[in-house]
This record gives sequence, structure tokens and C-alpha cells, in this order.
Amino acid sequence: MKLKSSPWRCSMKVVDISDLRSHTGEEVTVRGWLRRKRSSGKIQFLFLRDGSGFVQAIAERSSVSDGVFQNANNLKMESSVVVKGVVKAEERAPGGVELLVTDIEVVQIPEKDFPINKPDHSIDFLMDNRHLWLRTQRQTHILKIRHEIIKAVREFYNDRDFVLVDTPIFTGSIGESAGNTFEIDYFDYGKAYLAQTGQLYLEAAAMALGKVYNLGPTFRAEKSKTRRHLIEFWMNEAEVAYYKHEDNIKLQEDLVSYVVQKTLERAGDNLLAIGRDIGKLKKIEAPFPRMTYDEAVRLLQKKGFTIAWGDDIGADEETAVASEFDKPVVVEKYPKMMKAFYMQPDPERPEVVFCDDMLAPEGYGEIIGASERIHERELLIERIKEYGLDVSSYDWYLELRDYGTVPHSGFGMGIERVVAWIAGLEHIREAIPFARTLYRIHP
RNA sequence: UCCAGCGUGGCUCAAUGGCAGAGCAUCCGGCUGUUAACCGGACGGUUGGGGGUUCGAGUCCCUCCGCUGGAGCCA
Repeated sequence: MKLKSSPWRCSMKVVDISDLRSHTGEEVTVRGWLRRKRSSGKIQFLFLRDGSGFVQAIAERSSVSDGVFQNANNLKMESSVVVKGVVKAEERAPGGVELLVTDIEVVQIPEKDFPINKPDHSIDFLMDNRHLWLRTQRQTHILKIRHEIIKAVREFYNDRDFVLVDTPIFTGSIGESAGNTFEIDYFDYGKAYLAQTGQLYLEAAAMALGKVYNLGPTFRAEKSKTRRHLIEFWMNEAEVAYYKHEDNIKLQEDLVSYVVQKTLERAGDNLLAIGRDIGKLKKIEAPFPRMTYDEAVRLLQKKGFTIAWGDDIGADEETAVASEFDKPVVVEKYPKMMKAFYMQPDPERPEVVFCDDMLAPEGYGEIIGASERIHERELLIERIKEYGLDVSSYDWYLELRDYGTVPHSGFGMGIERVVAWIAGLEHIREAIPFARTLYRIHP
């Protein structure tokens, strides 16, 4: 359908719906879409959205022209409209403010019915229609919460003089372990891989700039089908030269506290609108409770789990540990054979490494994985061999240890897991605009 | 990959092996304060595909496809 050209483009006082309250009594123009319409014959209720918010507009038979009333009557769900009206404080209206219509310009009336029109669609249908599902109130609230979370993450680092270092998405060497990487053809070079982590590159950058961070997409070809997994997810990683295990944990606690409190401050209304219990979030202030892997195993044994030292802490066990606390809990010093090759062993207990996982409360699981990195070349080579990895593919990574090597530490935080936790989502797929899950890449 | 579940109008779901139905959406009519509006009427079906058992299959069996949840692994 052809768009109409209209005089409203330059001659009207256009106001965001979120800002209507400050224009009470004035005649203004709102540009947006019709979310829903209700009619009582001689009065029509138009529920409008414009991206900034939602407002109810009223068209009364007795106070508008025939043409305007007919325009209102013709509108269907998700019609695009430019509505002129007088802002009025009104107790009966949702939001406390409504728009008394004086004119309606129709931009487009859809020929087809909007597919998402009731509250009980199946998740399969909603995911197939994700491009349209995004227009619903709940999804716009979640996207705004995600926006504030990412903004707070960037601020946290920028305020502390970290340097943003964007790490590559195409990588030639293998990051942590083969087997769950996406492989692609890279011209005559042969195979390249989609990044699972930017850590190795951040370690290089930390030796140049001291304190660095990244924020970008990562890819894991894991055939996971749980509410905590995405194939493509956004990760924030930080790496700091001269930071030891303790400094690293402190940084993580400060980051998570900051992000939660800033999100509460700036997206509190969005959180409330989707039913989040924000009382639980207000408690999220550093320091966080801590326990060693040893203590976690003893706790789980006391709770009746059959787990021995050296066993992995599985999903159920993780939830059991985290449910002991109403803040995130830091579990540190895991057995070295359970963790990645590059983690620094504890000199006092060489069987454990200086690492930590941060587990979010309320069953949301691991949001951060962290460690102090091995900074001695010989030890690193020894560990690469122990893991059966090819030393030659880590050539440049090893070379970082040849020129002024120093202790350093860092971590990775899963953005969508943090969004899911803060927003109180049941499934991580709502925490990202277009989720890539196992067997779903469209739209 | 493994385990479990689901697949019926556009959508969400019913239907002891025996006439395929309801609500919502859509369309028509009514209603000046609706909040998932309401009231009356109409339209709407190759029950995911294929095969089998049976007088008879949406229902039971086999197989394939799709989706969902969980496990392992991870952030």
C-alpha cells in the first residue's frame, strides 16, 4: 500500500507518549501505531503506542467530525496513525493520561490481521513471529531493561578508566576447546572459527593498556536446549594486568552491584511493569557471599546430593548452592582438572586453581566465569600438553609470556543471563532481540 | 547426542476406537468509559506427512518431520 503524504510531517507539535503528562491541556500530535481498539458504538478507545510508551486515545461521536470518527472506526490492529488530540488527566484511563482525539491521519491500515492478538499464544508461534512479537508491551519493557543493563556495563568500565578493546569474531586459533566451535571457510587460508571468547586477545591487550574490556557476540556450537542457553550470546569480558585472584573477585562484585542498582534506578518502571519483585534486586550490593569448591561439595553432601570432591557441580547442584543466599554467590578454587588449561594453580594447593564462578540467586545459575591466568611460559606449555592440545596453535598466546609477563586476571559475564536474572525471565530467549537457539535461526 | 512431552479452523485448546466442537481473532448488527470490553449472528477443518491394525482411527501401532522441556557442557 502506498504511503500518503501529509502536512503533519512538519506543522504539528509532535510529542513522545512518555512525555505526554508534561503537556496536559495542550493539543499535541502522537505518531505511532494502534495496538488495540475497543468501541462502544458512539465512543472509541484507541490504545496507541509509539515506542516510548502506550496511551489511550478517545474518539467521541459527539465531539469529532464524521470523517475523523470514520477513520477511527476503520483502524485495525497495528495500523500506523498520526493522531492529534488534547492531553487530559483522566483517572479512568490506564496511565492516568489520555488523548482526546481531534484529528486522525491514517498512514497505513494493514490488509492482513495482526497475528499476535491475545495473551495465550504458544512459544513456538511467538518465536516464529518474533519480528512482530517485539511490538508487545512486555517485550518492549524487556528490551529497554537490556539496554539499561548494557549501558551500565559500559559505564562501569569507562568510569574506571578501562579501555574498550573489540576482539575479533573470526579467529584462526581455537579458543578454549575444539568441538563446540562454528567452523567456516576463510578464502585460501582454510578454516576459521567464530569466537567463543575474546579472552586470549584481551590478555594481549591488557599487556598493552593495563585495564581492558570487551562487549560483543560469541558463538558456541553446543547442542544445548535449556532455558539458560543461546547459540549466539553477548558476553562482556574484562582483563587486568597485575590483578590477582582477589582483585578479580572484587571487580566482579562491584560490576554486578553497579549494574543491578543502575538498572533499578533507570528501568525500575519497566521491571515493575513486567512483574519483577524489585525488593530482591535492592539487596544486591557488594560484597557477595563466598565459598570454596571444597565447601560447596560439603554443603551439597549435607543436603543429600551424591557428590565427591572432583565431581562437576551440575545444574541441580548449582541451584541448591545458590538458593542458600539472596545475593549472587562466588564459588572459588575448583579442582584444576575441571577447568581450562590457562588457569593459575594455587601455589599452596596445586590441585586447585585461582578461579571463580558467580551464581545468580533465584535459580538463574552461572553469570560469570573467571580466573587468574598462568603467566609463566613453561607452566602454560606444560598445561597445554596435559590437556592434549597442540602447543603450536598457541604460538602468539605463549609469546605474550616472553616479553615482560605479569600476573593478570579476568572474567566473562553472559549478558543475556544477567538480563534474564534482573528482569526475572523464565527463559533466556526473551533476553535478546532475536535469539539463536538450537534449530531456530528464523526470523 | 540422549531422555520425556506435544502436533486438531488464523490463534489457544476440547473430543471412552463411533456425527470433529468451544473460546479468541475476522466479518455483520447493538452499545458514550472500555481495560484480554460485553451482547447477538455469520464465516472458518485433507486432525503435521507416509504406512499399518480395525466394520470404523483425531484417538491404537510403526516411521519420518517440526516444536517444547530437561540432561551433559557452558556464560
